[in-house]
Amino acid sequence: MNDNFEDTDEFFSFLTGKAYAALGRRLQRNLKEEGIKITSEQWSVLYYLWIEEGRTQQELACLTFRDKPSVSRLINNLERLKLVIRVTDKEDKRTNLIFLTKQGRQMKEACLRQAKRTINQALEGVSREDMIKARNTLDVLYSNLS
Amino acid sequence: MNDNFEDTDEFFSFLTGKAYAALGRRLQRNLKEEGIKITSEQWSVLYYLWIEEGRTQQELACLTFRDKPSVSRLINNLERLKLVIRVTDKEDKRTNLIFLTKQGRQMKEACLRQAKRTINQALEGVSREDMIKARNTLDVLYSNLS
DNA sequence: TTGGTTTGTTTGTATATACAATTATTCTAA
DNA sequence: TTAGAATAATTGTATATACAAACAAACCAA
Repeated sequence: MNDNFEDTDEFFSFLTGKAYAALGRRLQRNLKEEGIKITSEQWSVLYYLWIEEGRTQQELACLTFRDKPSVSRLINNLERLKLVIRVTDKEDKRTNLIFLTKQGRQMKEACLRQAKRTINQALEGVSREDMIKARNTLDVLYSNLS
Repeated sequence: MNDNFEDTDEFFSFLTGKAYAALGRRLQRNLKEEGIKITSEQWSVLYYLWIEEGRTQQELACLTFRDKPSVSRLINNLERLKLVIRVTDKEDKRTNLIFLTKQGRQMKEACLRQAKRTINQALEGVSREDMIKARNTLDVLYSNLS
């Protein structure tokens, strides 16, 4: 059992999610410096809307690896912040299409600039190769568990 | 800006925390199969208590990379589940020492067995070398942001 | 000794998340 | 055409988290 215990330790200290959490906090802090007060989770939803608007909540759930209730509530908050709006799809009334408001669109440049900055801060001393390798390892892990 | 956009994409899809989240969910599910109903977060606190009891909440916060309020509330929940108890330190009345209950101690073997199983499921097809490499990359990231 | 600072914990408030159950709409097959 | 299955979203409930502020005990320096 002792051996397993060591393995467990090794493994969990690697995958505590602390890097991810720290990154989210830093992004939020960097955005705040520009006067933009959104969470890193809200950022991730907006990110996919900046690439393309009019997505369904389902799509956003897939893209951001959240379940549907989580996205539903994220959209509630983004709507309250007047950054997005829900538009019922005329073809299928079950579906909401999510669009950016003018204000949501205007944030794009500043938000991406701060994301870039956050990434640069995070990756100091990490080679692109190492980053991609780590990414691939985590992807294998994820697909093993899905 | 387009270049940055691509980098952002590359980076965030790597660090969405999805692997971490999936691992937590799987651990919780595996524990449930043994009739143990605790969250993966509660697991992580118990884990350090199985190694050594009588830690302060501060210590537990450090070890599990949470802030103090988070640990305070985790301990509330673990106490409600009758898995741990707070004991005021006689030397320093500000400090709580956290001990396992009999029930909390008894869970150890089953919990570690399920953790091991979860790890094996997660790491299928990942070499030890790759895992350690990814771990190191994430550690650099974390220390860059702390 | 006392007043200010530090330290360990808790409380307030807001957000995010999972899982289960529900609602509303659409699809489909008899 | 219609009943049942499938699909998109929401609601209920519980947990976890961050950040800020509060509180109490301990420490420390004048």
